[in-house]
Amino acid sequence: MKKLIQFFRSSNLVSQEKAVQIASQFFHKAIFKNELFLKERQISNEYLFLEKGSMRSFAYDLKGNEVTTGFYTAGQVVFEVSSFFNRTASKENFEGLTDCTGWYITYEQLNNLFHSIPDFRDFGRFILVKGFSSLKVRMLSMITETAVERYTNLLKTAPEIFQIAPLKYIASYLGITDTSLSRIRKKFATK
Amino acid sequence: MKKLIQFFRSSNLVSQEKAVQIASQFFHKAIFKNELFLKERQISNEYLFLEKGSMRSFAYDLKGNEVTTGFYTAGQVVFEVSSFFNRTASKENFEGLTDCTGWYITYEQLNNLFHSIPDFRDFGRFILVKGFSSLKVRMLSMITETAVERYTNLLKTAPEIFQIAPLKYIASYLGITDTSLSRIRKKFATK
DNA sequence: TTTATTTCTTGTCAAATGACAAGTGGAAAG
DNA sequence: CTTTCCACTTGTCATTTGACAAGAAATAAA
Repeated sequence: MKKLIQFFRSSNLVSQEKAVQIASQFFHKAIFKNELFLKERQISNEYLFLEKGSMRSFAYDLKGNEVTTGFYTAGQVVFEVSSFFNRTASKENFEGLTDCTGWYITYEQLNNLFHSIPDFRDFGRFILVKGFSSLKVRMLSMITETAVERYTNLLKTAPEIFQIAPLKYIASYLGITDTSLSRIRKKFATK
Repeated sequence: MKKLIQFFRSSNLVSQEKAVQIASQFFHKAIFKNELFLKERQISNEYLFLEKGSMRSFAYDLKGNEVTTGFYTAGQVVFEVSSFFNRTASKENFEGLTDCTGWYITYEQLNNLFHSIPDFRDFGRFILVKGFSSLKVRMLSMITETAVERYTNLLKTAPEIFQIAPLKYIASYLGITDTSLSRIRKKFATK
């Protein structure tokens, strides 16, 4: 609960008092390793603050290959934006990469909070915008950087992922095959 | 003005009456071909509904090469999400690809409207979420599809871009060089 | 332990793409 | 009209990456 309150405080948009009030609406939850938190075709209905552990989201391309679309580590919010806010079927799956714990509220509750607490509304927008910008950064990196550069960046910014995720998850996230990633990694080991 | 009102109505989140009220707060504006609507290092302060014409956004990579990050056609909203909402310097430039007209409000006005009209708040979120999901789709396409597939998709979904944008803009948007795009295009002409 | 399964590595070859350079055509500027 | 500039094309060659297959190593299941 402490971490959840801290999370709301971190942006400076929500007072201590309000943060406590908001946090009290959240439910605690465990997600086990390999457990699906959200299945495709379902509606994302839980706005989850990840307290401990790591998760990933993935989708399938036209040939049926799995593609990892995102990694989530402790302190981040986990939900499928479009499905959650538009109440439409999710095209992505979300699962635990490790055993996880977190705090969640439902779509309805979240909207009630947004409605009654203007500061929390700003916080919600802040989170949405943050997710949007990181995706823009990732997109630009996909266009302008080589696979090797994207690999080293991820290694710097999210080294914990490399401890827990199999190589093929990381490879598809970076937009390359696991074979290529294995070779990139080898080059690095010799340097 | 009509198109602006229609735009608010299109989502079904805002009543006709409210749409008219909201639209009355917008200012009309012209952006000429090659004119910068937003320069990098500035704060994006205009939330612009593009009524006529097309625009693009672009940034520079580490080697100083220009990269087109987005195309915008009539009926879309144009602003830099992160800069606008976080009041931080934009890393992107926005310019007219053709002569354009549009309607805008400032950050402050937009927030006032969000504050006073809950339905418009929902509309604002709807727009944000829409932009987010299209970027997710584009990201997935960048990972799973070949350059040829991305080219044909863009040709289908935004053919007007090909009439007005030089090939190098489209190439960097697709994540390839203009040389490669020229060759891809050639292959198509023969088919 | 033994077996099965998954993960990762490595080899070979083909295809896609980039880097660089030269050349064409058209539009704009002088 | 001539010159300059820009957009685009084309050629050559090197590099990256993918596809496919085989095998090693680690992990899970029997």
